[in-house]
Amino acid sequence: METVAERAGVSRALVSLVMNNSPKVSDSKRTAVLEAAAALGYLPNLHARSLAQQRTKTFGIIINDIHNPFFAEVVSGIESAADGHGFSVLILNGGRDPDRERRAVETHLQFQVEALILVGTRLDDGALVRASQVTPTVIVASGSDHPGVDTITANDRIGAALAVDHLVALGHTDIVHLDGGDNISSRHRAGGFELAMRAAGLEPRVLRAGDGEADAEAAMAQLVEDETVPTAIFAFNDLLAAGVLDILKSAELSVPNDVSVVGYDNTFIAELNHMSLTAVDQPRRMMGELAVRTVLERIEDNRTEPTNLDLSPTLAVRGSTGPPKRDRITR
Amino acid sequence: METVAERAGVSRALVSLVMNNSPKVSDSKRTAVLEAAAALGYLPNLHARSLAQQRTKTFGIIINDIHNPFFAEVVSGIESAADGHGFSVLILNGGRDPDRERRAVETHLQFQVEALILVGTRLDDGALVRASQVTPTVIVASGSDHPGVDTITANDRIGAALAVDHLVALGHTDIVHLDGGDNISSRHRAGGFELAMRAAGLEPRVLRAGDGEADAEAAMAQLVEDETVPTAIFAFNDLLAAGVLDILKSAELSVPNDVSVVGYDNTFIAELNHMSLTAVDQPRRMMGELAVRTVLERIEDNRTEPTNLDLSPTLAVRGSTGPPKRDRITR
DNA sequence: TTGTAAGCGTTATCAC
DNA sequence: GTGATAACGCTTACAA
Repeated sequence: METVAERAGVSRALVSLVMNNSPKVSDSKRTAVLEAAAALGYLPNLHARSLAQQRTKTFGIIINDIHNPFFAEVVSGIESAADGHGFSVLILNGGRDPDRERRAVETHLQFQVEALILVGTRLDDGALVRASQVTPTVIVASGSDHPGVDTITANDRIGAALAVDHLVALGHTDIVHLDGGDNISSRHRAGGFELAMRAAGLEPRVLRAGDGEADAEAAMAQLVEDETVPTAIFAFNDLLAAGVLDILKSAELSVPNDVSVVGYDNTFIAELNHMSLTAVDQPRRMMGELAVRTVLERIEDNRTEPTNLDLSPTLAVRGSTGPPKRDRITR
Repeated sequence: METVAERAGVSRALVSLVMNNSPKVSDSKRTAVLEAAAALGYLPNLHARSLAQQRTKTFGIIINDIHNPFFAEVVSGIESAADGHGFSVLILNGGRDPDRERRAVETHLQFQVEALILVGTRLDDGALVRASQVTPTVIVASGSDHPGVDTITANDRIGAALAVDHLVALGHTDIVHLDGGDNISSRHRAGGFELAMRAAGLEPRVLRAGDGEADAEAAMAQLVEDETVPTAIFAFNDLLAAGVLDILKSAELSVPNDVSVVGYDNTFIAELNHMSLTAVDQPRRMMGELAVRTVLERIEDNRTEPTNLDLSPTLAVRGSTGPPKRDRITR
């Protein structure tokens, strides 16, 4: 900075004013400084700036699993919204490990981020509440509801109902739900499934599965063996649905004629023509954008009461669902 | 810090020594400070530390596209290696946009990162060379070779040869390559394909495609219509291969009996049972780890000559390839 | 419109 | 082992 000032024939303070494009600098000096800076390849030191300014204009985001494309899209939403408000975004990967996430929170706080955005966090309530007391914190797309902490979610119960209603409208009466094992989203989706089924006057069948392709296959194999394959299957997520499709194929059951299949998340997998999976879709980008808005309200409008936004998912209808063309398979 | 010092009954300097766990602090004072810090929820300000210490112990990584699972795995490798050496990792998303990447480089430099790791960068040579003059810079998994800049790649030509050799060993003689359009990786893979084919005494057929599923489908539709479907297809990437599988299915050609299919990248898609795609695999994690080692050599052992590591891919054999069971389809 | 000087939260040097 | 004190690179009243 010193060097730039000398080269431009001004004081260090003036350089600072120019770098923060203050209006009270004469055009001539401004260009002189800018030229000198460019010539010297000068870049302001953000640490020094943060220290002096006592703010960072930065959000810290922690993404539960960088491998999960679902989260990636939420991040895109966050980035574009943050950008629009002049905030930068620092991403730390939680690696699906609560401990690593805890360290990531600490790192972010040490970086003096102005808010924490936790995408699909696995942190326990205690850690969450603690974080939210230190800095504005919002949880996006994590299944759990935390009392005093801001959250942005898409309603799993509504999502499940969308799937059921779609299948019922097509004429299905025998529908099985493959659940996602032991997590909050799974419980919500299974609960929504049961509710929607009963509301339609139908008996819900829920099968324990898990969150991987293999889990679906085990559950499905059982159905096939018992000859209790329903006319429609609603899976906890797209990956499970992929496993279902696979087993149906080996069992020589056609989709959607013999069995209709609905997934959840509407990921990339669902879109593959090979799959053409009807799936529940969560407004991922929007969720990211709302997360930014939520923390911004705390930072700039100093809101203090917690916000809990619960969006509605939608249904992306594709080739894996259709009217039932056969009776239920039973012994 | 002041407050912590008071509470522990010591000077500020002592607190600093404890926070950096210096050996020359008495155990009693150390625990006193630690307790005070915990009680007050004190976290050191990284900006102040960086400023005083004149180093950040941080790598800046720019990921070309956060949605691409291929890159995510490289990042995992980087993270674990960096962790092992006491470095933190800051991730910025390039968003497949050279301009955004350029800004990301600037942001990282302003953060005084000690090295830049560019994963699958789209930056032009000029920008790369400039960056590498300011700070140690390494490019991972980008197709291009940049003279003076450190690179970690997996050899596309060898990958293509692996695919060809596998198919030839199975008995295929009529093999078509669907290329990835206009990018360096694509050119290398196509070149490697042609070389390997000629080495096997076979005539290479290369079809222009692109990098999306739809591109594969257009190219394949043509083959089907002309009745010039080969006994094996080697696609530029897994996504193209997925498109190929799809078209083959509609054309009622069985895989691998009528046609064998090989993909590239060995992503998640290839692993789906529904796909069971034989695919060329790049050592993604390893590439990330080597990237860290490469910059570390510059930082700590002040290496100055450029490094260009070119790893060998491997082949993951799955159900989509087998011996040809029919003759070539021709008019 | 420009320059001076104090201060941001740490670390590091150097006496004690 | 411990405690002053001067950096680190920048911003920002305030004065000129």
